Amino acid sequence: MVSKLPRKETSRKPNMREAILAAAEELFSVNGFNAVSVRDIAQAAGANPGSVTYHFKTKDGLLLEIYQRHCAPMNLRRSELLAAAKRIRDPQDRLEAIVRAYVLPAFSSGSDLAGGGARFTRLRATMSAEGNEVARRIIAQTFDETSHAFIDAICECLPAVPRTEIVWRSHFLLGALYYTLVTPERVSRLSRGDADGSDAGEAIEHLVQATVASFQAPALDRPELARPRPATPPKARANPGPVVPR
Amino acid sequence: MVSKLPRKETSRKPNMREAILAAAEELFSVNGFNAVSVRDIAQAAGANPGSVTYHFKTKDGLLLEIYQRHCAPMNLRRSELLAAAKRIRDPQDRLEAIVRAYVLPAFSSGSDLAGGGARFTRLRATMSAEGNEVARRIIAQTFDETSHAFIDAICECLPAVPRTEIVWRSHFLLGALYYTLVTPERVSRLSRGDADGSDAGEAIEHLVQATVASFQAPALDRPELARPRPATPPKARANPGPVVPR
DNA sequence: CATTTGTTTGTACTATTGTACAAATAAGTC
DNA sequence: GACTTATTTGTACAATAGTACAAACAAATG
Repeated sequence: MVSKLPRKETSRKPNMREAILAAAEELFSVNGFNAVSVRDIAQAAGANPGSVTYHFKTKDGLLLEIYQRHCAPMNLRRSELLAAAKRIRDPQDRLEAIVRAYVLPAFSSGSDLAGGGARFTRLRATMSAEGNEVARRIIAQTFDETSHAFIDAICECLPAVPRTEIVWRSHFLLGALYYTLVTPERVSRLSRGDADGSDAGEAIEHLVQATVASFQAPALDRPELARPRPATPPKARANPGPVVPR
Repeated sequence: MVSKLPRKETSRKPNMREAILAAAEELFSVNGFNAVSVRDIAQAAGANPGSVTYHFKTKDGLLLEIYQRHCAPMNLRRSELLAAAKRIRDPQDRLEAIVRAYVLPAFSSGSDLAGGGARFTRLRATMSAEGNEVARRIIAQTFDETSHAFIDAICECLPAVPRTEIVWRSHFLLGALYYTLVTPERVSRLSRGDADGSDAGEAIEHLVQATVASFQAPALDRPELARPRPATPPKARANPGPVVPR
């Protein structure tokens, strides 16, 4: 990654810039952007506050750099996996492979290696919830393209399901993914110890299985699929309960 | 809306306390806890900064009050809907009604009325992502009980699916729910306008349908269901791709 | 060696933060 | 009316925020 090869791999200069990035990534992903001060980051990285300013100019610049560091490699990884998945003949198997290709890089825990990684995904989740402006811009730019590619690939597996439906369901997938990375301990708690929310392997398998099933469900049989919707509220089959709010 | 009927419907004293709560709820849910200052809240509520301190003592106290204002009514509403759903005979229909009972109060948009409401749910999502300590304490206390009730009810509909599996899938449901409230515009964007992520009715229907399908999926057919897992990686049926990370 | 370049340190500045508190005002009670 | 209580205002304070910048230091090149 670093352009010019370092003269000797001395331990005395462990690349402060990298340490700051790693510390910031960790702190941001756990506490959010605003709760973490530049001084917190510097301390966690064993650096001087001024050093952060030197390398990244501003706090926003630091966040930006974290994104730019991860986005390209992660999307590349996803594309590779997606391409491999698309080569599978059987639509059923292909669908599962596609979902796996989407989920896997998001969970991979390469410390700071190019595969994306759970920490970065968690950071994205947190920034998304905080409504971070820097993050919002980058996400729409960088991820929508990949998202569309996955949606298209899934659509091909499920010709009966309209694209809009796939969009919704893959949106749910991303939400589930994010939330699992943000609050893994909740799974452990609610399962009374039978599951470990922090176990990436476990989470991936359950998530893939559940998501594939949701994708394969028949589309909403409401005649008003698209935007203009009639006044009749969607009638739940056997639920006499209250009507949709608003 | 205002609880105690005001002496005369003068516009001069519109219950400042309530206005502050509403403003804080809105601001927190959109920007997170840390990005919003007490002064921001006061200004949005048309109040004086000191007034916030007077009513809620601290900023944490304000957040606490928001939770306490909503938790009880919302869980009550959920319990009612759950009880009604459980009376449905057919397991298939019952499952859908249960899921709907879980989802509906979270989306209801009663301005600040007792039904819970999308704004409060969004706030919970944001606090959860930020790792807010005040929120974390209340959530584990207040919501786990309801969550267990729902999980149990779902288990009864699906005797073939182990409880752990249900826990995972309902966790995914909550994540999807949260994310849809946090980033509704993403759905609109990715669907190229065919769907409206901010339309609660639309979101609920898609979410319920997808979730019910995911619940009905057969459990992972891995012999190592519980915690101790052997070394053999879970073999995806047709995916020759990379093994589970870490 | 001297010089240049890149990095780290220390400190300082201004803005904003949460909170405290006294004074002012409104509301309610007798 | 006078008196008490509740609320709102205005201002102040200490702490912390992000950032700027000069000095110190390190490394490499000539």
